[in-house]
Amino acid sequence: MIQLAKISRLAEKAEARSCRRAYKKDQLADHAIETLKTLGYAHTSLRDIAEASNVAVGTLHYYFEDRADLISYCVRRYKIAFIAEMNSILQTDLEPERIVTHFVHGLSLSIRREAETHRLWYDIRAQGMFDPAFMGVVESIENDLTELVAGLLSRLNLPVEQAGPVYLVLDATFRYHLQKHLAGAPDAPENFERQTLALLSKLI
Amino acid sequence: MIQLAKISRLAEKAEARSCRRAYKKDQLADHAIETLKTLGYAHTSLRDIAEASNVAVGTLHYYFEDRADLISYCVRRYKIAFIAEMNSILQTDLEPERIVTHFVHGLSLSIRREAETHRLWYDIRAQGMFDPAFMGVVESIENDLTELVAGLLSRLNLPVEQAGPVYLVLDATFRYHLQKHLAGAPDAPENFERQTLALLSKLI
DNA sequence: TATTTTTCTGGACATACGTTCAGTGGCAGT
DNA sequence: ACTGCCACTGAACGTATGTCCAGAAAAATA
Repeated sequence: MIQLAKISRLAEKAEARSCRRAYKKDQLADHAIETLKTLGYAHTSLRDIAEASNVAVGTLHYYFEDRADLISYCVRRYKIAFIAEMNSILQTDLEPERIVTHFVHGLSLSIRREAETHRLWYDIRAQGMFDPAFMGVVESIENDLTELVAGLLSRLNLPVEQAGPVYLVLDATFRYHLQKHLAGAPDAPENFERQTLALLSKLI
Repeated sequence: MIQLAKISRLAEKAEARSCRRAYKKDQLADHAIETLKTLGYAHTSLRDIAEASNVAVGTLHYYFEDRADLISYCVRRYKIAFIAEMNSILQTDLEPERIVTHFVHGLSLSIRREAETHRLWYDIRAQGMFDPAFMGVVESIENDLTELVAGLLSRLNLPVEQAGPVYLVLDATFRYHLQKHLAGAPDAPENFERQTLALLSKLI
């Protein structure tokens, strides 16, 4: 009995420790994202990230396997947060007609507000075509995004099988107008909304 | 009169020289593309390219401004060749119904045969979101691709204004199945054809 | 308080990078 | 034979890179 209590206390401590570790890891990842989203995959060094995080280079290797592991973790983290944010839009109980414009508007806002972060995704996704270390992350995130779209479709009482192609269409217009926005086009977000809604109305 | 002849002879020589120079430049670019398509933008150094071309590093700077100039030139070169190839498909005088399946089949073949080259495009396109040095190339190539699609639409007696969205749809499915193909999926090219034709039939 | 464990440091290592430039070889014109 | 131009070399420069590691600092445990 006493031993059981001891063991459970030890387990508790171990959990608390790994929790603190996870917290610090996420903190480092957030700083890394800040650096990655401004410099991109190719030009971000571990020293850049360490400087932004106010830690030594060695610390990064204490929390992450290597550069690829760190960057994979960052992309996964920010993208999961984005998907959660989008999913919360689907939770609002609007009539089906409004929900799609609301959803597309949410994407449009995200172009405006998080443009620099989103380009990191497209950077890593391209990287995944070369480096097997990123293939897994890319595939898993893209599956999550397709599931997000499936959630939108089921919210509209539409067949979920169309999620794949609809995701591709949303991704294409999103990427294109994100690019225009980053190039300085002021009307990119509104053009995105118009073009996307026009395309969706033909598809579904 | 004699002076005029001399001048024209000089001009002739100068032209021949700049022609040889352009030829050698393209030769270097072709070797560079070979390297870039296997290593990607981030991990291709000028020394890799020089080695593949059997020239010294300095030679590359003799023909190109800097790394960004060389890579821009490469992407533009290969993409223009690809667009010309696709345009030649549009020249065949098939009935409008066949031409679109023929076109999509051409894209599918290109996934199979030139997968490694195509991923370079997506790599540089992502890079263009960070580095202004690539924004111009990306925009110009993307305009050419939209024009290619406009050619397809006009071949089908369809309004050319739809070229923008149709390009985006083609690009999205092409990129997605190219990615699957590179990840080892054997049925990616045929899936690309099926999904793309299904999407196009709803759009046009 | 003493000891053990975890967290973090920052310098060392080997290698790689883009770019420059003095200099070499060859070829055309005179 | 001499000159001037062009194509090209490859060493050198300064800086940057990912990774490793002996050891310091801090925190947890006893």
